[in-house]
Amino acid sequence: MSEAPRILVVDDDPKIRTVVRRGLAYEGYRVVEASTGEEGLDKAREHLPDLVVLDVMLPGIDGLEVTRRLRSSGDEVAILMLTARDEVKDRVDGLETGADDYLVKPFSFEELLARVHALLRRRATPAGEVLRFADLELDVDAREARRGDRAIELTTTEYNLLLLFMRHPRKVLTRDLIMEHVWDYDFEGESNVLEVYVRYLRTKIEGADRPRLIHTVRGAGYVLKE
Amino acid sequence: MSEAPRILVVDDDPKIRTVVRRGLAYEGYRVVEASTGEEGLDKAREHLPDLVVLDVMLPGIDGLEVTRRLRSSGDEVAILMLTARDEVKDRVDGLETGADDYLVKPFSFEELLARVHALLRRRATPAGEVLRFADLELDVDAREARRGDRAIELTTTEYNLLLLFMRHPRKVLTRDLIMEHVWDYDFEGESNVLEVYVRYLRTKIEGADRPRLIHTVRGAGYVLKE
DNA sequence: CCTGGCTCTCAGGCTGCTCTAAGGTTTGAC
DNA sequence: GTCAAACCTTAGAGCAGCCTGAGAGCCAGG
Repeated sequence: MSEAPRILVVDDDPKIRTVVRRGLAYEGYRVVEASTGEEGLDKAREHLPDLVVLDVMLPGIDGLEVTRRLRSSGDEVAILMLTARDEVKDRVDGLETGADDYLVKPFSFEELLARVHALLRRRATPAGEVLRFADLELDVDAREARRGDRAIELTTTEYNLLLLFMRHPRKVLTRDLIMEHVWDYDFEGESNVLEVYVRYLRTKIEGADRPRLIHTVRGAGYVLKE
Repeated sequence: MSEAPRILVVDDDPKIRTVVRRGLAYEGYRVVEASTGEEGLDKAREHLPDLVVLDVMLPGIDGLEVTRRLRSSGDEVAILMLTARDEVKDRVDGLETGADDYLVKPFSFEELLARVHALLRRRATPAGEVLRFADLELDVDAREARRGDRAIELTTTEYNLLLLFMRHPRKVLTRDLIMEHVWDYDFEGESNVLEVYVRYLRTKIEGADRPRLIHTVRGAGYVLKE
Protein backbone atom coordinates (compact mmCIF):
# COMPACT_ATOMS: atom_id res chain seq x y z
CA MET A 1 0.00 0.00 0.00
CA SER A 2 1.01 3.59 -0.32
CA GLU A 3 3.18 5.69 1.91
CA ALA A 4 1.40 7.29 4.82
CA PRO A 5 -1.31 5.24 6.54
CA ARG A 6 -4.79 6.79 6.77
CA ILE A 7 -6.48 7.15 10.11
CA LEU A 8 -10.09 8.04 10.74
CA VAL A 9 -10.81 9.71 14.09
CA VAL A 10 -14.42 9.51 15.30
CA ASP A 11 -15.27 11.43 18.46
CA ASP A 12 -17.94 13.95 19.32
CA ASP A 13 -15.58 15.95 21.55
CA PRO A 14 -13.88 18.59 19.35
CA LYS A 15 -11.00 18.92 21.79
CA ILE A 16 -10.08 15.27 21.57
CA ARG A 17 -10.46 15.30 17.81
CA THR A 18 -8.14 18.26 17.50
CA VAL A 19 -5.47 16.88 19.77
CA VAL A 20 -5.52 13.50 18.11
CA ARG A 21 -5.65 14.88 14.61
CA ARG A 22 -2.74 17.28 15.12
CA GLY A 23 -0.65 14.70 16.88
CA LEU A 24 -1.18 12.03 14.27
CA ALA A 25 -0.71 14.45 11.40
CA TYR A 26 2.56 15.54 12.95
CA GLU A 27 3.64 11.89 12.97
CA GLY A 28 3.03 11.82 9.26
CA TYR A 29 -0.33 10.07 9.14
CA ARG A 30 -3.16 11.21 6.93
CA VAL A 31 -6.07 11.97 9.18
CA VAL A 32 -9.78 12.21 8.49
CA GLU A 33 -12.27 13.29 11.17
CA ALA A 34 -15.88 12.54 11.97
CA SER A 35 -18.03 13.67 14.88
CA THR A 36 -20.88 11.19 14.75
CA GLY A 37 -21.32 7.51 14.14
CA GLU A 38 -23.09 8.05 10.84
CA GLU A 39 -20.41 10.38 9.60
CA GLY A 40 -17.79 7.91 10.75
CA LEU A 41 -19.34 5.13 8.71
CA ASP A 42 -19.55 7.34 5.64
CA LYS A 43 -15.96 8.49 5.87
CA ALA A 44 -14.80 4.94 6.45
CA ARG A 45 -16.50 3.92 3.22
CA GLU A 46 -15.22 6.91 1.38
CA HIS A 47 -11.58 6.85 2.40
CA LEU A 48 -10.95 3.20 3.34
CA PRO A 49 -8.67 4.12 6.22
CA ASP A 50 -6.09 1.71 7.63
CA LEU A 51 -7.23 2.39 11.17
CA VAL A 52 -10.22 3.92 12.95
CA VAL A 53 -9.86 5.61 16.34
CA LEU A 54 -13.40 5.29 17.63
CA ASP A 55 -15.05 6.70 20.74
CA VAL A 56 -17.61 4.39 22.30
CA MET A 57 -19.94 7.16 23.46
CA LEU A 58 -21.34 8.91 20.44
CA PRO A 59 -24.65 10.60 19.80
CA GLY A 60 -26.87 8.48 17.57
CA ILE A 61 -25.04 5.37 16.42
CA ASP A 62 -22.48 4.57 19.11
CA GLY A 63 -19.02 3.10 18.70
CA LEU A 64 -20.10 -0.46 19.28
CA GLU A 65 -22.71 -0.20 16.60
CA VAL A 66 -20.26 1.44 14.20
CA THR A 67 -17.88 -1.44 14.76
CA ARG A 68 -20.62 -3.96 14.26
CA ARG A 69 -21.73 -2.41 11.01
CA LEU A 70 -18.23 -2.11 9.64
CA ARG A 71 -17.52 -5.73 10.41
CA SER A 72 -20.80 -6.99 9.08
CA SER A 73 -20.13 -5.23 5.80
CA GLY A 74 -16.88 -7.14 5.58
CA ASP A 75 -14.58 -4.29 6.48
CA GLU A 76 -11.52 -5.51 8.33
CA VAL A 77 -10.02 -2.13 9.10
CA ALA A 78 -8.13 -1.95 12.42
CA ILE A 79 -10.27 -0.39 15.14
CA LEU A 80 -8.94 1.27 18.28
CA MET A 81 -11.76 1.93 20.70
CA LEU A 82 -11.75 4.76 23.22
CA THR A 83 -13.72 4.12 26.43
CA ALA A 84 -14.41 6.15 29.56
CA ARG A 85 -12.78 5.04 32.78
CA ASP A 86 -15.51 2.91 34.20
CA GLU A 87 -16.96 1.44 31.09
CA VAL A 88 -15.30 -1.89 31.61
CA LYS A 89 -18.23 -3.59 30.08
CA ASP A 90 -17.78 -1.46 26.98
CA ARG A 91 -14.26 -2.59 26.59
CA VAL A 92 -15.26 -6.21 26.75
CA ASP A 93 -18.18 -5.59 24.42
CA GLY A 94 -15.89 -3.66 22.15
CA LEU A 95 -13.41 -6.49 21.74
CA GLU A 96 -16.23 -8.96 21.26
CA THR A 97 -17.89 -6.73 18.73
CA GLY A 98 -14.77 -6.63 16.64
CA ALA A 99 -12.50 -3.86 17.88
CA ASP A 100 -8.79 -4.72 17.82
CA ASP A 101 -7.68 -2.79 20.86
CA TYR A 102 -9.00 -0.26 23.32
CA LEU A 103 -7.72 2.68 25.33
CA VAL A 104 -9.23 4.09 28.52
CA LYS A 105 -9.88 7.81 28.77
CA PRO A 106 -8.17 9.91 29.84
CA PHE A 107 -5.05 8.88 27.97
CA SER A 108 -1.81 10.59 27.04
CA PHE A 109 -1.15 11.09 23.38
CA GLU A 110 1.92 8.90 23.69
CA GLU A 111 -0.23 6.02 24.84
CA LEU A 112 -2.47 6.48 21.88
CA LEU A 113 0.46 6.67 19.54
CA ALA A 114 1.94 3.45 20.89
CA ARG A 115 -1.30 1.56 20.22
CA VAL A 116 -1.66 3.10 16.82
CA HIS A 117 1.82 2.03 15.88
CA ALA A 118 1.23 -1.48 17.16
CA LEU A 119 -2.03 -1.88 15.25
CA LEU A 120 -0.63 -0.52 12.03
CA ARG A 121 2.42 -2.67 12.25
CA ARG A 122 0.22 -5.67 12.62
CA ARG A 123 -1.67 -4.61 9.54
CA ALA A 124 1.49 -3.97 7.55
CA THR A 125 2.64 -7.55 8.08
CA PRO A 126 -0.58 -9.50 8.06
CA ALA A 127 -0.22 -12.85 9.75
CA GLY A 128 0.51 -15.35 7.04
CA GLU A 129 -2.61 -14.24 5.38
CA VAL A 130 -4.02 -15.79 2.25
CA LEU A 131 -6.82 -13.72 0.82
CA ARG A 132 -9.36 -15.57 -1.24
CA PHE A 133 -12.04 -14.54 -3.64
CA ALA A 134 -13.79 -17.01 -5.87
CA ASP A 135 -10.99 -19.25 -7.17
CA LEU A 136 -8.42 -16.51 -6.83
CA GLU A 137 -5.93 -16.50 -3.97
CA LEU A 138 -3.44 -13.89 -2.89
CA ASP A 139 -0.64 -15.14 -0.68
CA VAL A 140 0.65 -12.19 1.27
CA ASP A 141 3.77 -13.98 2.52
CA ALA A 142 4.89 -15.06 -0.90
CA ARG A 143 3.52 -11.96 -2.66
CA GLU A 144 2.08 -14.31 -5.15
CA ALA A 145 -1.36 -14.86 -6.62
CA ARG A 146 -2.81 -18.19 -7.56
CA ARG A 147 -5.80 -19.15 -9.61
CA GLY A 148 -6.78 -22.72 -9.61
CA ASP A 149 -3.34 -24.29 -9.32
CA ARG A 150 -1.51 -21.88 -11.53
CA ALA A 151 0.92 -19.63 -9.62
CA ILE A 152 0.99 -16.04 -10.80
CA GLU A 153 3.94 -13.73 -10.29
CA LEU A 154 3.09 -10.11 -9.62
CA THR A 155 5.10 -6.93 -9.75
CA THR A 156 4.92 -4.55 -6.82
CA THR A 157 2.29 -2.27 -8.32
CA GLU A 158 0.20 -5.18 -9.54
CA TYR A 159 0.37 -6.71 -6.10
CA ASN A 160 -0.67 -3.49 -4.36
CA LEU A 161 -3.58 -3.06 -6.70
CA LEU A 162 -4.80 -6.62 -6.36
CA LEU A 163 -4.40 -6.41 -2.59
CA LEU A 164 -6.73 -3.41 -2.54
CA PHE A 165 -9.32 -5.27 -4.58
CA MET A 166 -9.05 -8.42 -2.48
CA ARG A 167 -9.49 -6.47 0.73
CA HIS A 168 -12.67 -4.91 -0.57
CA PRO A 169 -14.38 -7.49 -2.72
CA ARG A 170 -17.73 -6.68 -4.28
CA LYS A 171 -17.21 -3.02 -3.45
CA VAL A 172 -16.91 -0.52 -6.25
CA LEU A 173 -13.62 1.31 -5.87
CA THR A 174 -13.55 4.71 -7.51
CA ARG A 175 -10.66 5.69 -9.69
CA ASP A 176 -9.73 8.46 -7.27
CA LEU A 177 -9.69 6.12 -4.35
CA ILE A 178 -7.53 3.58 -6.15
CA MET A 179 -5.14 6.26 -7.32
CA GLU A 180 -4.78 7.58 -3.81
CA HIS A 181 -4.24 4.17 -2.29
CA VAL A 182 -1.95 2.56 -4.80
CA TRP A 183 -0.20 5.52 -6.41
CA ASP A 184 -0.29 7.83 -3.48
CA TYR A 185 -0.98 11.05 -5.21
CA ASP A 186 -3.97 13.22 -5.90
CA PHE A 187 -3.61 13.06 -9.58
CA GLU A 188 -5.01 16.15 -11.22
CA GLY A 189 -3.84 15.86 -14.76
CA GLU A 190 -4.52 12.96 -17.07
CA SER A 191 -2.96 9.57 -16.75
CA ASN A 192 -4.19 6.19 -17.77
CA VAL A 193 -1.79 4.30 -15.59
CA LEU A 194 -4.65 2.77 -13.66
CA GLU A 195 -6.25 1.38 -16.80
CA VAL A 196 -2.92 0.01 -17.87
CA TYR A 197 -2.43 -1.81 -14.58
CA VAL A 198 -5.97 -3.12 -14.52
CA ARG A 199 -5.18 -4.61 -17.87
CA TYR A 200 -1.95 -6.14 -16.64
CA LEU A 201 -3.85 -7.74 -13.78
CA ARG A 202 -6.62 -8.95 -16.01
CA THR A 203 -4.30 -10.61 -18.44
CA LYS A 204 -2.50 -12.31 -15.57
CA ILE A 205 -5.42 -13.49 -13.48
CA GLU A 206 -8.05 -13.91 -16.15
CA GLY A 207 -6.45 -16.44 -18.40
CA ALA A 208 -8.29 -17.02 -21.65
CA ASP A 209 -10.86 -19.42 -20.28
CA ARG A 210 -11.44 -18.06 -16.78
CA PRO A 211 -14.34 -15.70 -16.23
CA ARG A 212 -13.74 -12.01 -15.60
CA LEU A 213 -13.14 -10.93 -12.02
CA ILE A 214 -12.25 -7.25 -12.27
CA HIS A 215 -15.23 -5.49 -13.79
CA THR A 216 -15.35 -1.99 -15.11
CA VAL A 217 -18.08 0.24 -13.74
CA ARG A 218 -18.36 2.95 -16.31
CA GLY A 219 -18.19 6.42 -14.86
CA ALA A 220 -17.36 5.09 -11.40
CA GLY A 221 -14.41 2.75 -11.17
CA TYR A 222 -13.78 -0.97 -10.84
CA VAL A 223 -15.10 -3.79 -8.74
CA LEU A 224 -13.90 -7.27 -7.91
CA LYS A 225 -16.75 -9.74 -8.32
CA GLU A 226 -17.76 -12.89 -10.13
CA MET B 1 21.89 -16.61 12.73
CA SER B 2 23.21 -13.39 14.17
CA GLU B 3 24.56 -12.76 17.64
CA ALA B 4 21.89 -12.45 20.29
CA PRO B 5 18.88 -14.74 20.07
CA ARG B 6 15.49 -13.08 19.79
CA ILE B 7 12.77 -13.95 22.26
CA LEU B 8 9.13 -13.01 22.01
CA VAL B 9 7.24 -12.75 25.30
CA VAL B 10 3.45 -13.02 25.05
CA ASP B 11 1.51 -12.41 28.25
CA ASP B 12 -1.37 -10.12 29.09
CA ASP B 13 0.00 -9.43 32.58
CA PRO B 14 2.26 -6.37 32.36
CA LYS B 15 4.10 -7.36 35.53
CA ILE B 16 5.18 -10.69 34.15
CA ARG B 17 6.11 -9.14 30.83
CA THR B 18 8.26 -6.55 32.52
CA VAL B 19 10.06 -9.00 34.78
CA VAL B 20 10.71 -11.44 31.97
CA ARG B 21 11.73 -8.77 29.51
CA ARG B 22 14.19 -7.09 31.87
CA GLY B 23 15.66 -10.34 32.99
CA LEU B 24 16.14 -11.71 29.50
CA ALA B 25 17.45 -8.42 28.19
CA TYR B 26 19.98 -8.41 31.02
CA GLU B 27 21.09 -11.84 29.87
CA GLY B 28 21.78 -10.36 26.48
CA TYR B 29 18.73 -11.52 24.60
CA ARG B 30 16.79 -9.28 22.29
CA VAL B 31 13.26 -9.21 23.59
CA VAL B 32 10.00 -8.34 21.89
CA GLU B 33 6.73 -8.16 23.81
CA ALA B 34 3.10 -8.76 23.00
CA SER B 35 0.05 -8.64 25.22
CA THR B 36 -2.50 -10.53 23.16
CA GLY B 37 -2.56 -13.62 21.01
CA GLU B 38 -3.09 -11.64 17.84
CA GLU B 39 -0.24 -9.31 18.61
CA GLY B 40 1.92 -12.31 19.44
CA LEU B 41 1.27 -13.90 16.07
CA ASP B 42 2.00 -10.65 14.31
CA LYS B 43 5.24 -10.04 16.13
CA ALA B 44 6.31 -13.60 15.53
CA ARG B 45 5.90 -13.06 11.79
CA GLU B 46 7.54 -9.71 11.91
CA HIS B 47 10.60 -10.50 14.01
CA LEU B 48 11.02 -14.24 13.44
CA PRO B 49 12.17 -14.91 17.01
CA ASP B 50 14.18 -17.94 18.04
CA LEU B 51 11.89 -18.61 20.98
CA VAL B 52 8.43 -17.63 22.16
CA VAL B 53 7.52 -17.47 25.84
CA LEU B 54 3.78 -17.88 25.68
CA ASP B 55 1.10 -17.62 28.35
CA VAL B 56 -1.77 -20.05 27.90
CA MET B 57 -4.44 -17.71 29.23
CA LEU B 58 -4.78 -14.76 26.91
CA PRO B 59 -7.71 -12.60 25.96
CA GLY B 60 -8.98 -13.42 22.49
CA ILE B 61 -6.79 -16.02 20.83
CA ASP B 62 -5.25 -18.08 23.64
CA GLY B 63 -1.81 -19.64 23.85
CA LEU B 64 -2.88 -23.00 22.55
CA GLU B 65 -4.43 -21.44 19.52
CA VAL B 66 -1.35 -19.28 18.93
CA THR B 67 0.80 -22.40 19.00
CA ARG B 68 -1.54 -24.19 16.67
CA ARG B 69 -1.50 -21.37 14.16
CA LEU B 70 2.25 -20.93 14.24
CA ARG B 71 2.77 -24.65 13.67
CA SER B 72 0.17 -24.90 10.97
CA SER B 73 1.86 -22.12 9.06
CA GLY B 74 5.09 -24.10 9.20
CA ASP B 75 6.83 -22.05 11.86
CA GLU B 76 9.11 -24.22 13.94
CA VAL B 77 10.15 -21.60 16.45
CA ALA B 78 10.78 -22.95 19.97
CA ILE B 79 7.78 -22.40 22.24
CA LEU B 80 7.88 -22.27 26.04
CA MET B 81 4.37 -22.32 27.44
CA LEU B 82 3.40 -20.71 30.75
CA THR B 83 0.45 -22.31 32.56
CA ALA B 84 -1.34 -21.59 35.82
CA ARG B 85 -0.84 -24.04 38.66
CA ASP B 86 -3.89 -26.16 38.18
CA GLU B 87 -4.17 -26.10 34.46
CA VAL B 88 -2.66 -29.52 34.10
CA LYS B 89 -4.85 -30.20 31.16
CA ASP B 90 -3.50 -27.10 29.49
CA ARG B 91 0.00 -28.37 29.89
CA VAL B 92 -0.84 -31.61 28.21
CA ASP B 93 -2.76 -29.82 25.51
CA GLY B 94 0.15 -27.46 25.09
CA LEU B 95 2.65 -30.17 24.35
CA GLU B 96 0.26 -31.93 22.05
CA THR B 97 -0.46 -28.73 20.23
CA GLY B 98 3.18 -28.19 19.48
CA ALA B 99 4.86 -26.40 22.41
CA ASP B 100 8.39 -27.56 23.23
CA ASP B 101 8.31 -27.13 26.97
CA TYR B 102 6.14 -25.67 29.70
CA LEU B 103 6.52 -23.89 33.02
CA VAL B 104 3.95 -23.68 35.82
CA LYS B 105 3.13 -20.31 37.34
CA PRO B 106 4.32 -18.98 39.66
CA PHE B 107 7.93 -19.53 38.69
CA SER B 108 11.24 -17.94 39.61
CA PHE B 109 13.07 -16.10 36.92
CA GLU B 110 15.94 -18.56 37.27
CA GLU B 111 13.64 -21.41 36.42
CA LEU B 112 12.51 -19.60 33.36
CA LEU B 113 16.05 -18.80 32.37
CA ALA B 114 17.09 -22.42 32.70
CA ARG B 115 14.35 -23.56 30.33
CA VAL B 116 15.12 -20.78 27.91
CA HIS B 117 18.77 -21.77 27.83
CA ALA B 118 17.89 -25.39 27.37
CA LEU B 119 15.52 -24.71 24.50
CA LEU B 120 17.88 -22.38 22.73
CA ARG B 121 20.78 -24.74 23.14
CA ARG B 122 18.75 -27.57 21.76
CA ARG B 123 17.71 -25.34 18.93
CA ALA B 124 21.20 -23.99 18.29
CA THR B 125 22.65 -27.47 17.76
CA PRO B 126 19.68 -29.53 16.78
CA ALA B 127 20.94 -33.08 16.80
CA GLY B 128 21.69 -33.83 13.20
CA GLU B 129 19.15 -31.40 11.87
CA VAL B 130 19.06 -31.24 8.13
CA LEU B 131 16.89 -28.63 6.51
CA ARG B 132 15.56 -29.47 3.10
CA PHE B 133 14.00 -27.53 0.33
CA ALA B 134 13.50 -28.98 -3.11
CA ASP B 135 16.76 -30.80 -3.86
CA LEU B 136 18.75 -28.51 -1.58
CA GLU B 137 19.87 -29.66 1.85
CA LEU B 138 21.45 -27.72 4.67
CA ASP B 139 23.25 -29.77 7.27
CA VAL B 140 23.22 -27.70 10.44
CA ASP B 141 25.82 -29.87 12.18
CA ALA B 142 28.35 -29.70 9.42
CA ARG B 143 27.40 -26.18 8.35
CA GLU B 144 27.41 -27.55 4.89
CA ALA B 145 24.97 -27.49 2.04
CA ARG B 146 24.31 -30.17 -0.48
CA ARG B 147 22.49 -30.20 -3.74
CA GLY B 148 21.87 -33.47 -5.41
CA ASP B 149 25.05 -35.27 -4.33
CA ARG B 150 27.40 -32.36 -4.63
CA ALA B 151 28.64 -31.07 -1.24
CA ILE B 152 28.92 -27.30 -0.95
CA GLU B 153 31.18 -25.52 1.52
CA LEU B 154 29.81 -22.32 2.97
CA THR B 155 31.41 -19.42 4.77
CA THR B 156 29.81 -18.17 7.97
CA THR B 157 27.86 -15.36 6.36
CA GLU B 158 26.73 -17.53 3.50
CA TYR B 159 25.57 -20.14 5.97
CA ASN B 160 23.63 -17.64 8.08
CA LEU B 161 21.93 -16.26 5.03
CA LEU B 162 21.00 -19.64 3.63
CA LEU B 163 19.79 -20.76 7.05
CA LEU B 164 17.41 -17.82 7.16
CA PHE B 165 16.05 -18.71 3.74
CA MET B 166 15.72 -22.39 4.54
CA ARG B 167 13.83 -21.65 7.73
CA HIS B 168 11.33 -19.53 5.86
CA PRO B 169 10.85 -21.05 2.45
CA ARG B 170 8.35 -19.48 0.07
CA LYS B 171 8.19 -16.36 2.20
CA VAL B 172 9.40 -13.10 0.77
CA LEU B 173 12.06 -11.75 3.11
CA THR B 174 12.52 -8.03 2.88
CA ARG B 175 15.97 -6.56 2.59
CA ASP B 176 15.57 -4.90 5.97
CA LEU B 177 14.64 -8.13 7.66
CA ILE B 178 17.56 -9.98 6.16
CA MET B 179 19.96 -7.22 7.07
CA GLU B 180 18.75 -7.26 10.65
CA HIS B 181 18.97 -11.00 11.00
CA VAL B 182 22.18 -11.78 9.22
CA TRP B 183 24.18 -8.58 9.60
CA ASP B 184 22.69 -7.43 12.82
CA TYR B 185 22.61 -3.76 12.26
CA ASP B 186 20.14 -1.15 11.18
CA PHE B 187 22.03 -0.10 8.18
CA GLU B 188 21.68 3.58 7.56
CA GLY B 189 23.78 4.30 4.54
CA GLU B 190 23.93 2.36 1.33
CA SER B 191 25.46 -1.03 1.04
CA ASN B 192 25.01 -3.80 -1.43
CA VAL B 193 26.56 -6.45 0.74
CA LEU B 194 23.30 -8.36 0.71
CA GLU B 195 23.25 -8.50 -3.07
CA VAL B 196 26.83 -9.66 -3.08
CA TYR B 197 26.10 -12.52 -0.70
CA VAL B 198 22.98 -13.52 -2.55
CA ARG B 199 25.20 -13.80 -5.56
CA TYR B 200 27.75 -15.90 -3.73
CA LEU B 201 25.01 -18.24 -2.61
CA ARG B 202 23.51 -18.41 -6.05
CA THR B 203 26.75 -19.28 -7.73
CA LYS B 204 27.35 -22.00 -5.15
CA ILE B 205 23.93 -23.60 -4.99
CA GLU B 206 22.64 -22.90 -8.43
CA GLY B 207 25.14 -24.63 -10.62
CA ALA B 208 24.77 -23.99 -14.32
CA ASP B 209 22.07 -26.58 -14.95
CA ARG B 210 20.05 -26.39 -11.75
CA PRO B 211 17.02 -24.15 -11.67
CA ARG B 212 17.03 -20.96 -9.66
CA LEU B 213 16.07 -21.20 -6.00
CA ILE B 214 16.69 -17.74 -4.60
CA HIS B 215 14.45 -15.39 -6.52
CA THR B 216 14.63 -11.62 -6.53
CA VAL B 217 11.40 -9.82 -5.78
CA ARG B 218 12.00 -6.41 -7.19
CA GLY B 219 11.23 -3.62 -4.74
CA ALA B 220 10.67 -6.07 -1.90
CA GLY B 221 13.43 -8.57 -1.21
CA TYR B 222 14.18 -12.21 -1.94
CA VAL B 223 12.34 -15.47 -1.66
CA LEU B 224 13.39 -19.12 -1.64
CA LYS B 225 11.16 -21.09 -3.95
CA GLU B 226 11.22 -23.36 -6.96
C1' DC C 1 55.95 -10.81 8.11
C1' DC C 2 53.64 -13.20 4.77
C1' DT C 3 49.64 -15.90 3.21
C1' DG C 4 45.01 -17.25 2.39
C1' DG C 5 40.34 -16.79 3.21
C1' DC C 6 36.55 -13.97 4.27
C1' DT C 7 33.98 -9.66 4.26
C1' DC C 8 32.72 -5.64 2.34
C1' DT C 9 33.04 -1.51 -1.06
C1' DC C 10 32.79 0.48 -5.40
C1' DA C 11 31.73 1.51 -10.20
C1' DG C 12 29.67 0.33 -14.14
C1' DG C 13 26.35 -2.57 -16.61
C1' DC C 14 21.97 -4.47 -17.30
C1' DT C 15 17.10 -5.82 -16.55
C1' DG C 16 12.54 -5.38 -16.13
C1' DC C 17 9.16 -2.27 -14.06
C1' DT C 18 6.63 1.91 -14.43
C1' DC C 19 4.50 5.22 -16.85
C1' DT C 20 3.40 7.87 -21.12
C1' DA C 21 1.43 8.46 -25.41
C1' DA C 22 -1.26 7.65 -29.32
C1' DG C 23 -4.71 5.36 -31.57
C1' DG C 24 -8.61 2.04 -31.16
C1' DT C 25 -13.00 0.43 -29.22
C1' DT C 26 -17.11 0.50 -26.47
C1' DT C 27 -20.92 2.83 -24.18
C1' DG C 28 -24.78 5.72 -23.53
C1' DA C 29 -27.26 10.05 -24.56
C1' DC C 30 -29.91 12.28 -27.81
C1' DG D 1 -27.54 6.71 -36.39
C1' DT D 2 -24.25 10.05 -34.54
C1' DC D 3 -21.23 11.79 -31.42
C1' DA D 4 -18.50 12.51 -27.32
C1' DA D 5 -16.82 10.57 -23.33
C1' DA D 6 -14.94 6.80 -21.11
C1' DC D 7 -12.25 3.11 -21.31
C1' DC D 8 -8.96 -0.34 -23.68
C1' DT D 9 -4.79 -1.72 -25.99
C1' DT D 10 -0.10 -1.71 -27.46
C1' DA D 11 4.49 -0.27 -27.84
C1' DG D 12 8.41 1.70 -26.14
C1' DA D 13 11.48 5.27 -23.41
C1' DG D 14 13.53 6.01 -19.14
C1' DC D 15 15.30 4.79 -14.95
C1' DA D 16 15.47 2.73 -10.26
C1' DG D 17 16.87 -1.43 -8.49
C1' DC D 18 19.55 -5.10 -8.82
C1' DC D 19 23.69 -7.65 -10.69
C1' DT D 20 28.49 -8.29 -11.58
C1' DG D 21 33.52 -8.35 -11.30
C1' DA D 22 37.49 -6.61 -9.33
C1' DG D 23 39.90 -5.56 -5.55
C1' DA D 24 40.92 -3.34 -0.85
C1' DG D 25 40.94 -4.22 4.06
C1' DC D 26 41.18 -7.31 7.71
C1' DC D 27 42.28 -11.09 10.60
C1' DA D 28 44.18 -15.75 11.96
C1' DG D 29 47.60 -19.01 11.40
C1' DG D 30 51.99 -20.28 10.04
